[in-house]
Amino acid sequence: MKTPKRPYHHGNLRDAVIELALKSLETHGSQNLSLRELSRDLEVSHSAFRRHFADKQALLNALAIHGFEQYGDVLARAIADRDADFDSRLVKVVRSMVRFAGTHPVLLELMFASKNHPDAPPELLEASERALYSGPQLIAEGQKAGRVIPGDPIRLALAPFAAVHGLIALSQNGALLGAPLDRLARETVEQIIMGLRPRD
Amino acid sequence: MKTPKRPYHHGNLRDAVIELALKSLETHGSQNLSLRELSRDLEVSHSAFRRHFADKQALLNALAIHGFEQYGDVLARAIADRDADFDSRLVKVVRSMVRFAGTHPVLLELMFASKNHPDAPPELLEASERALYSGPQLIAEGQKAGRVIPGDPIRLALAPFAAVHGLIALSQNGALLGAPLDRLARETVEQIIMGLRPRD
DNA sequence: CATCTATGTATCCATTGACAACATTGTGTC
DNA sequence: GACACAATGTTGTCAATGGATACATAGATG
Repeated sequence: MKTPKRPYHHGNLRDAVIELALKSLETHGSQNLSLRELSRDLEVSHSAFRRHFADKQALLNALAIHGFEQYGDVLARAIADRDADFDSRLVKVVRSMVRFAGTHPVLLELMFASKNHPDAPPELLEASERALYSGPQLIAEGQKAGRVIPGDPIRLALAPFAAVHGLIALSQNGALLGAPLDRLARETVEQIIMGLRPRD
Repeated sequence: MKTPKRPYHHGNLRDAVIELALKSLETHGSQNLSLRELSRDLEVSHSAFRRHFADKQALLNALAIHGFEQYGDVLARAIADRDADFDSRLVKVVRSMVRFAGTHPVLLELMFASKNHPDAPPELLEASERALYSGPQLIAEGQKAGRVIPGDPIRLALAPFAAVHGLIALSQNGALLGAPLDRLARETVEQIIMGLRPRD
Protein backbone atom coordinates (compact mmCIF):
# COMPACT_ATOMS: atom_id res chain seq x y z
CA MET A 1 0.00 0.00 0.00
CA LYS A 2 1.40 3.36 -0.97
CA THR A 3 2.20 5.67 1.84
CA PRO A 4 -0.42 8.40 2.18
CA LYS A 5 0.57 11.09 -0.28
CA ARG A 6 0.68 14.79 0.25
CA PRO A 7 -2.48 16.62 -0.75
CA TYR A 8 -2.50 17.85 -4.35
CA HIS A 9 -1.57 21.38 -3.22
CA HIS A 10 1.79 21.51 -1.54
CA GLY A 11 0.76 24.69 0.25
CA ASN A 12 4.16 26.35 0.50
CA LEU A 13 6.14 25.10 -2.44
CA ARG A 14 7.95 28.33 -3.29
CA ASP A 15 9.54 28.68 0.16
CA ALA A 16 10.27 24.96 0.30
CA VAL A 17 12.12 25.11 -3.02
CA ILE A 18 14.20 28.07 -1.87
CA GLU A 19 15.05 26.45 1.45
CA LEU A 20 16.07 23.14 -0.12
CA ALA A 21 17.96 24.89 -2.92
CA LEU A 22 19.98 26.85 -0.37
CA LYS A 23 20.95 23.58 1.30
CA SER A 24 21.77 21.94 -2.02
CA LEU A 25 23.97 24.90 -2.98
CA GLU A 26 26.25 24.51 0.00
CA THR A 27 26.21 20.71 -0.19
CA HIS A 28 26.70 20.08 -3.89
CA GLY A 29 27.79 23.40 -5.33
CA SER A 30 25.95 25.70 -7.70
CA GLN A 31 26.88 23.72 -10.80
CA ASN A 32 25.08 20.66 -9.46
CA LEU A 33 21.88 22.43 -8.49
CA SER A 34 19.16 20.52 -10.30
CA LEU A 35 15.49 21.50 -10.50
CA ARG A 36 14.46 17.93 -11.11
CA GLU A 37 16.38 16.71 -8.11
CA LEU A 38 14.83 19.40 -5.93
CA SER A 39 11.39 18.34 -7.22
CA ARG A 40 12.07 14.69 -6.40
CA ASP A 41 13.22 15.58 -2.90
CA LEU A 42 10.12 17.71 -2.38
CA GLU A 43 7.94 14.96 -3.90
CA VAL A 44 6.34 17.15 -6.52
CA SER A 45 6.45 16.85 -10.28
CA HIS A 46 9.36 18.28 -12.17
CA SER A 47 7.25 21.14 -13.54
CA ALA A 48 5.56 22.20 -10.33
CA PHE A 49 8.19 24.78 -9.46
CA ARG A 50 7.44 26.58 -12.72
CA ARG A 51 4.34 28.05 -11.12
CA HIS A 52 6.60 29.93 -8.77
CA PHE A 53 9.73 30.54 -10.85
CA ALA A 54 9.76 31.41 -14.54
CA ASP A 55 12.91 29.35 -15.07
CA LYS A 56 16.06 28.17 -13.36
CA GLN A 57 17.66 31.60 -13.51
CA ALA A 58 14.64 33.03 -11.68
CA LEU A 59 15.23 30.56 -8.86
CA LEU A 60 18.91 31.48 -8.73
CA ASN A 61 17.93 35.15 -8.54
CA ALA A 62 15.53 34.39 -5.69
CA LEU A 63 18.33 32.60 -3.85
CA ALA A 64 20.62 35.58 -4.34
CA ILE A 65 17.97 37.99 -3.09
CA HIS A 66 17.44 35.80 -0.06
CA GLY A 67 21.17 35.81 0.52
CA PHE A 68 21.46 39.57 0.30
CA GLU A 69 18.58 39.93 2.73
CA GLN A 70 20.26 37.59 5.20
CA TYR A 71 23.59 39.31 4.74
CA GLY A 72 22.00 42.72 5.19
CA ASP A 73 20.36 41.52 8.41
CA VAL A 74 23.65 40.19 9.71
CA LEU A 75 25.42 43.46 8.99
CA ALA A 76 22.60 45.60 10.35
CA ARG A 77 22.56 43.64 13.62
CA ALA A 78 26.32 43.89 14.00
CA ILE A 79 26.20 47.63 13.32
CA ALA A 80 23.24 48.21 15.64
CA ASP A 81 25.24 46.97 18.59
CA ARG A 82 26.43 50.27 20.03
CA ASP A 83 27.66 49.15 23.40
CA ALA A 84 31.32 49.49 22.46
CA ASP A 85 33.67 52.02 20.90
CA PHE A 86 34.04 52.51 17.17
CA ASP A 87 37.03 50.22 16.69
CA SER A 88 35.40 47.35 18.54
CA ARG A 89 32.20 47.79 16.60
CA LEU A 90 34.12 47.73 13.32
CA VAL A 91 35.82 44.51 14.38
CA LYS A 92 32.43 43.00 15.14
CA VAL A 93 31.11 43.90 11.71
CA VAL A 94 34.19 42.47 10.02
CA ARG A 95 33.85 39.24 11.94
CA SER A 96 30.18 38.91 11.01
CA MET A 97 31.07 39.35 7.33
CA VAL A 98 33.74 36.67 7.53
CA ARG A 99 31.41 34.38 9.42
CA PHE A 100 28.70 34.75 6.79
CA ALA A 101 31.24 33.95 4.10
CA GLY A 102 32.39 30.92 6.03
CA THR A 103 28.92 29.48 6.46
CA HIS A 104 27.57 30.47 3.02
CA PRO A 105 30.52 30.38 0.62
CA VAL A 106 28.60 29.12 -2.40
CA LEU A 107 25.62 31.37 -1.76
CA LEU A 108 27.90 34.41 -1.49
CA GLU A 109 29.49 33.48 -4.80
CA LEU A 110 26.04 33.11 -6.36
CA MET A 111 24.96 36.45 -4.89
CA PHE A 112 27.78 38.32 -6.59
CA ALA A 113 27.55 36.33 -9.82
CA SER A 114 23.80 36.90 -10.05
CA LYS A 115 23.96 40.63 -9.57
CA ASN A 116 26.49 40.86 -12.38
CA HIS A 117 24.29 38.87 -14.75
CA PRO A 118 23.26 41.04 -17.70
CA ASP A 119 19.58 40.26 -17.08
CA ALA A 120 19.69 40.77 -13.32
CA PRO A 121 16.21 41.93 -12.27
CA PRO A 122 15.90 45.28 -10.46
CA GLU A 123 14.78 43.69 -7.21
CA LEU A 124 18.05 41.76 -7.12
CA LEU A 125 20.10 44.87 -7.75
CA GLU A 126 18.11 46.70 -5.07
CA ALA A 127 18.59 43.89 -2.55
CA SER A 128 22.33 43.90 -3.20
CA GLU A 129 22.58 47.65 -2.82
CA ARG A 130 20.60 47.60 0.44
CA ALA A 131 22.86 44.90 1.84
CA LEU A 132 26.06 46.55 0.73
CA TYR A 133 25.08 50.02 2.00
CA SER A 134 25.39 49.28 5.68
CA GLY A 135 28.90 50.48 6.28
CA PRO A 136 28.44 54.26 5.90
CA GLN A 137 26.29 54.51 9.03
CA LEU A 138 29.05 53.03 11.16
CA ILE A 139 31.67 55.26 9.52
CA ALA A 140 29.54 58.34 10.18
CA GLU A 141 29.37 57.42 13.84
CA GLY A 142 33.10 56.88 13.86
CA GLN A 143 33.52 60.36 12.44
CA LYS A 144 31.37 61.80 15.23
CA ALA A 145 33.62 60.05 17.74
CA GLY A 146 36.71 61.54 16.09
CA ARG A 147 37.98 58.12 15.09
CA VAL A 148 37.58 58.55 11.33
CA ILE A 149 38.73 61.38 9.08
CA PRO A 150 36.10 63.78 7.73
CA GLY A 151 34.63 62.96 4.33
CA ASP A 152 31.77 61.17 2.61
CA PRO A 153 30.97 58.17 4.83
CA ILE A 154 29.68 56.27 1.82
CA ARG A 155 33.00 56.58 0.06
CA LEU A 156 35.08 56.07 3.20
CA ALA A 157 33.24 52.85 4.02
CA LEU A 158 34.43 51.36 0.76
CA ALA A 159 38.01 50.79 1.83
CA PRO A 160 37.39 48.49 4.81
CA PHE A 161 34.29 46.80 3.40
CA ALA A 162 35.72 46.22 -0.06
CA ALA A 163 38.92 44.94 1.50
CA VAL A 164 37.03 42.36 3.57
CA HIS A 165 35.15 41.22 0.48
CA GLY A 166 38.43 41.03 -1.39
CA LEU A 167 40.00 38.97 1.37
CA ILE A 168 37.01 36.65 1.29
CA ALA A 169 37.49 36.23 -2.46
CA LEU A 170 41.22 35.64 -2.13
CA SER A 171 40.91 33.19 0.74
CA GLN A 172 40.89 29.42 0.57
CA ASN A 173 38.81 27.37 3.00
CA GLY A 174 38.61 30.15 5.54
CA ALA A 175 42.33 30.90 5.45
CA LEU A 176 44.76 33.12 3.57
CA LEU A 177 48.55 33.21 3.72
CA GLY A 178 48.39 30.45 6.31
CA ALA A 179 46.32 32.58 8.70
CA PRO A 180 42.66 32.28 9.64
CA LEU A 181 40.64 34.71 7.59
CA ASP A 182 38.90 36.04 10.69
CA ARG A 183 42.15 37.25 12.21
CA LEU A 184 43.62 38.39 8.90
CA ALA A 185 40.54 40.44 8.09
CA ARG A 186 40.63 42.19 11.46
CA GLU A 187 44.30 42.99 11.10
CA THR A 188 43.88 44.23 7.55
CA VAL A 189 40.99 46.51 8.48
CA GLU A 190 43.03 47.87 11.35
CA GLN A 191 45.85 48.58 8.88
CA ILE A 192 43.36 50.35 6.64
CA ILE A 193 42.16 52.50 9.48
CA MET A 194 45.69 53.40 10.54
CA GLY A 195 46.99 53.64 6.96
CA LEU A 196 50.13 52.33 5.28
CA ARG A 197 51.85 55.74 5.06
CA PRO A 198 54.28 56.28 7.92
CA ARG A 199 53.13 58.84 10.52
CA ASP A 200 56.17 60.98 11.16
CA MET B 1 30.61 18.57 -53.35
CA LYS B 2 31.59 18.91 -49.70
CA THR B 3 34.08 21.60 -48.92
CA PRO B 4 37.56 20.19 -48.37
CA LYS B 5 37.61 19.06 -44.79
CA ARG B 6 40.32 19.55 -42.23
CA PRO B 7 42.79 16.68 -41.95
CA TYR B 8 41.79 14.02 -39.46
CA HIS B 9 44.22 15.45 -36.89
CA HIS B 10 43.29 18.96 -35.87
CA GLY B 11 46.89 19.58 -34.84
CA ASN B 12 46.26 22.07 -32.07
CA LEU B 13 42.87 21.22 -30.66
CA ARG B 14 43.63 21.81 -27.00
CA ASP B 15 44.72 25.41 -27.51
CA ALA B 16 41.90 26.04 -29.95
CA VAL B 17 39.32 24.83 -27.43
CA ILE B 18 40.76 27.08 -24.72
CA GLU B 19 40.88 30.10 -27.01
CA LEU B 20 37.31 29.65 -28.23
CA ALA B 21 36.05 28.87 -24.73
CA LEU B 22 37.54 32.11 -23.43
CA LYS B 23 35.65 34.00 -26.13
CA SER B 24 32.44 32.12 -25.43
CA LEU B 25 32.73 32.89 -21.72
CA GLU B 26 32.72 36.63 -22.24
CA THR B 27 30.11 36.46 -24.98
CA HIS B 28 27.55 34.08 -23.52
CA GLY B 29 28.48 33.73 -19.87
CA SER B 30 29.83 30.74 -18.00
CA GLN B 31 26.41 29.10 -17.61
CA ASN B 32 26.03 28.88 -21.38
CA LEU B 33 29.45 27.44 -22.09
CA SER B 34 28.73 24.27 -24.03
CA LEU B 35 31.30 21.64 -25.03
CA ARG B 36 29.14 20.52 -27.92
CA GLU B 37 28.80 24.02 -29.24
CA LEU B 38 32.56 24.55 -28.99
CA SER B 39 33.05 21.28 -30.89
CA ARG B 40 30.66 22.36 -33.63
CA ASP B 41 32.39 25.71 -34.00
CA LEU B 42 35.78 23.97 -34.20
CA GLU B 43 34.33 21.40 -36.61
CA VAL B 44 35.35 18.39 -34.60
CA SER B 45 33.19 15.70 -33.07
CA HIS B 46 31.75 16.36 -29.66
CA SER B 47 34.04 13.78 -28.03
CA ALA B 48 37.30 15.03 -29.51
CA PHE B 49 38.01 17.46 -26.68
CA ARG B 50 37.98 14.53 -24.23
CA ARG B 51 41.44 13.60 -25.43
CA HIS B 52 42.65 16.86 -23.99
CA PHE B 53 40.34 17.43 -21.01
CA ALA B 54 39.04 14.74 -18.68
CA ASP B 55 35.69 16.50 -18.45
CA LYS B 56 34.03 19.91 -18.52
CA GLN B 57 35.40 20.87 -15.13
CA ALA B 58 38.92 20.16 -16.40
CA LEU B 59 38.36 22.65 -19.21
CA LEU B 60 37.03 25.22 -16.75
CA ASN B 61 40.14 24.68 -14.62
CA ALA B 62 42.36 25.16 -17.65
CA LEU B 63 40.55 28.42 -18.43
CA ALA B 64 41.06 29.59 -14.86
CA ILE B 65 44.76 28.72 -14.96
CA HIS B 66 45.10 30.61 -18.23
CA GLY B 67 43.34 33.55 -16.61
CA PHE B 68 45.62 33.58 -13.59
CA GLU B 69 48.65 33.43 -15.88
CA GLN B 70 47.39 36.39 -17.89
CA TYR B 71 46.49 38.30 -14.74
CA GLY B 72 49.89 37.56 -13.22
CA ASP B 73 51.58 38.82 -16.38
CA VAL B 74 49.53 42.00 -16.33
CA LEU B 75 50.41 42.67 -12.71
CA ALA B 76 54.07 41.77 -13.15
CA ARG B 77 54.39 44.15 -16.10
CA ALA B 78 52.70 46.97 -14.21
CA ILE B 79 54.97 46.38 -11.21
CA ALA B 80 58.12 46.09 -13.31
CA ASP B 81 57.66 49.63 -14.59
CA ARG B 82 59.97 51.48 -12.22
CA ASP B 83 60.21 54.81 -13.97
CA ALA B 84 57.98 56.59 -11.45
CA ASP B 85 57.63 56.99 -7.70
CA PHE B 86 55.89 54.49 -5.46
CA ASP B 87 52.48 56.19 -5.45
CA SER B 88 52.35 56.41 -9.23
CA ARG B 89 53.43 52.84 -9.60
CA LEU B 90 50.72 51.71 -7.19
CA VAL B 91 48.14 53.65 -9.22
CA LYS B 92 49.35 51.93 -12.37
CA VAL B 93 48.97 48.51 -10.80
CA VAL B 94 45.48 49.34 -9.55
CA ARG B 95 44.43 50.52 -13.01
CA SER B 96 45.75 47.36 -14.62
CA MET B 97 43.73 45.26 -12.20
CA VAL B 98 40.57 47.20 -12.93
CA ARG B 99 41.22 47.02 -16.65
CA PHE B 100 41.66 43.26 -16.51
CA ALA B 101 38.38 42.98 -14.63
CA GLY B 102 36.67 45.18 -17.17
CA THR B 103 37.82 43.18 -20.16
CA HIS B 104 37.52 39.73 -18.54
CA PRO B 105 34.65 39.95 -16.06
CA VAL B 106 33.34 36.43 -16.57
CA LEU B 107 36.80 34.89 -16.67
CA LEU B 108 37.73 36.63 -13.43
CA GLU B 109 34.59 35.27 -11.81
CA LEU B 110 35.43 31.79 -13.09
CA MET B 111 39.00 32.13 -11.82
CA PHE B 112 37.88 32.78 -8.26
CA ALA B 113 35.05 30.26 -8.39
CA SER B 114 37.35 27.55 -9.71
CA LYS B 115 40.02 28.00 -7.09
CA ASN B 116 37.40 27.64 -4.39
CA HIS B 117 36.06 24.41 -5.90
CA PRO B 118 36.63 21.54 -3.44
CA ASP B 119 38.42 19.51 -6.14
CA ALA B 120 40.58 22.34 -7.41
CA PRO B 121 43.78 20.76 -8.75
CA PRO B 122 47.12 21.88 -7.25
CA GLU B 123 48.25 23.52 -10.47
CA LEU B 124 45.23 25.81 -10.30
CA LEU B 125 45.91 26.73 -6.70
CA GLU B 126 49.57 27.35 -7.56
CA ALA B 127 48.65 29.54 -10.53
CA SER B 128 46.29 31.58 -8.38
CA GLU B 129 48.89 32.03 -5.66
CA ARG B 130 51.53 33.11 -8.17
CA ALA B 131 49.18 35.67 -9.67
CA LEU B 132 48.00 37.03 -6.34
CA TYR B 133 51.51 37.28 -4.85
CA SER B 134 52.67 40.21 -6.94
CA GLY B 135 51.90 43.02 -4.54
CA PRO B 136 54.51 42.42 -1.83
CA GLN B 137 57.40 43.25 -4.15
CA LEU B 138 55.97 46.70 -4.82
CA ILE B 139 55.23 47.27 -1.14
CA ALA B 140 58.80 46.30 -0.21
CA GLU B 141 60.10 48.90 -2.68
CA GLY B 142 57.71 51.44 -1.19
CA GLN B 143 59.11 50.66 2.23
CA LYS B 144 62.64 51.26 0.94
CA ALA B 145 61.49 54.65 -0.35
CA GLY B 146 60.00 55.49 3.03
CA ARG B 147 56.50 55.61 1.56
CA VAL B 148 55.12 52.57 3.41
CA ILE B 149 55.26 51.70 7.10
CA PRO B 150 57.64 48.92 8.20
CA GLY B 151 56.20 45.42 8.39
CA ASP B 152 55.69 42.23 6.43
CA PRO B 153 55.22 43.32 2.78
CA ILE B 154 53.13 40.23 2.12
CA ARG B 155 50.66 41.21 4.82
CA LEU B 156 50.75 44.92 4.03
CA ALA B 157 49.99 44.26 0.36
CA LEU B 158 46.71 42.66 1.33
CA ALA B 159 44.91 45.86 2.21
CA PRO B 160 45.18 47.63 -1.15
CA PHE B 161 45.03 44.52 -3.31
CA ALA B 162 42.14 42.92 -1.45
CA ALA B 163 40.29 46.23 -1.52
CA VAL B 164 40.60 46.49 -5.29
CA HIS B 165 39.33 42.94 -5.67
CA GLY B 166 36.49 43.77 -3.33
CA LEU B 167 35.62 46.87 -5.32
CA ILE B 168 35.64 44.80 -8.49
CA ALA B 169 33.23 42.35 -6.87
CA LEU B 170 30.97 45.11 -5.59
CA SER B 171 30.91 47.01 -8.85
CA GLN B 172 28.30 46.87 -11.57
CA ASN B 173 29.26 47.27 -15.21
CA GLY B 174 32.52 48.99 -14.40
CA ALA B 175 30.95 51.45 -11.96
CA LEU B 176 30.18 51.69 -8.27
CA LEU B 177 28.24 54.35 -6.38
CA GLY B 178 27.77 56.15 -9.68
CA ALA B 179 31.52 56.53 -10.20
CA PRO B 180 33.78 54.76 -12.69
CA LEU B 181 35.51 51.89 -10.97
CA ASP B 182 38.87 53.01 -12.28
CA ARG B 183 38.70 56.33 -10.44
CA LEU B 184 37.03 54.89 -7.37
CA ALA B 185 39.67 52.20 -7.02
CA ARG B 186 42.49 54.73 -7.23
CA GLU B 187 40.85 56.95 -4.63
CA THR B 188 40.14 54.03 -2.32
CA VAL B 189 43.70 52.77 -2.49
CA GLU B 190 44.95 56.27 -1.78
CA GLN B 191 42.67 56.35 1.27
CA ILE B 192 44.10 53.02 2.36
CA ILE B 193 47.63 54.31 2.06
CA MET B 194 46.84 57.48 4.00
CA GLY B 195 44.51 55.69 6.46
CA LEU B 196 41.09 56.59 7.81
CA ARG B 197 42.35 57.57 11.28
CA PRO B 198 42.85 61.30 11.60
CA ARG B 199 46.47 62.42 11.73
CA ASP B 200 46.59 64.92 14.56
C1' DC C 1 57.11 -2.71 -41.83
C1' DA C 2 54.96 -3.67 -37.32
C1' DT C 3 53.58 -1.93 -33.24
C1' DC C 4 52.27 1.40 -30.20
C1' DT C 5 50.55 5.97 -29.12
C1' DA C 6 47.95 10.00 -29.93
C1' DT C 7 43.94 11.80 -31.45
C1' DG C 8 39.92 11.87 -33.70
C1' DT C 9 34.70 9.81 -34.97
C1' DA C 10 30.26 7.49 -34.23
C1' DT C 11 26.92 5.75 -31.29
C1' DC C 12 24.48 5.31 -27.16
C1' DC C 13 22.67 6.61 -22.60
C1' DA C 14 20.80 9.17 -18.72
C1' DT C 15 19.63 13.49 -17.22
C1' DT C 16 18.36 17.95 -17.72
C1' DG C 17 15.47 22.47 -18.49
C1' DA C 18 11.76 24.16 -20.99
C1' DC C 19 7.20 23.88 -22.83
C1' DA C 20 2.33 22.54 -23.61
C1' DA C 21 -1.83 20.33 -22.41
C1' DC C 22 -4.41 18.63 -18.85
C1' DA C 23 -6.08 17.86 -13.75
C1' DT C 24 -7.17 19.29 -9.13
C1' DT C 25 -8.22 22.38 -5.69
C1' DG C 26 -9.12 27.03 -3.64
C1' DT C 27 -11.56 31.39 -3.88
C1' DG C 28 -14.99 34.68 -4.89
C1' DT C 29 -19.48 35.92 -6.42
C1' DC C 30 -24.19 35.39 -7.07
C1' DG D 1 -24.83 25.52 -3.27
C1' DA D 2 -23.46 26.39 -8.17
C1' DC D 3 -20.50 28.39 -11.19
C1' DA D 4 -16.52 30.70 -13.01
C1' DC D 5 -12.06 31.78 -12.53
C1' DA D 6 -7.47 31.55 -10.58
C1' DA D 7 -3.84 29.14 -8.48
C1' DT D 8 -1.22 25.31 -8.45
C1' DG D 9 -0.10 20.94 -9.45
C1' DT D 10 0.69 16.50 -13.01
C1' DT D 11 1.88 14.18 -17.30
C1' DG D 12 4.14 13.88 -21.44
C1' DT D 13 7.30 15.43 -24.96
C1' DC D 14 11.31 17.55 -26.96
C1' DA D 15 15.96 19.08 -27.84
C1' DA D 16 20.22 19.58 -25.90
C1' DT D 17 23.71 18.26 -22.99
C1' DG D 18 27.92 15.73 -20.75
C1' DG D 19 29.84 11.44 -20.27
C1' DA D 20 31.18 6.83 -21.74
C1' DT D 21 32.51 3.26 -25.02
C1' DA D 22 34.02 1.14 -29.21
C1' DC D 23 36.02 2.04 -33.36
C1' DA D 24 38.96 4.72 -37.03
C1' DT D 25 42.87 7.36 -38.56
C1' DA D 26 47.29 9.06 -38.45
C1' DG D 27 51.90 9.91 -36.23
C1' DA D 28 56.01 8.10 -33.91
C1' DT D 29 59.25 4.65 -32.89
C1' DG D 30 62.24 0.64 -33.18
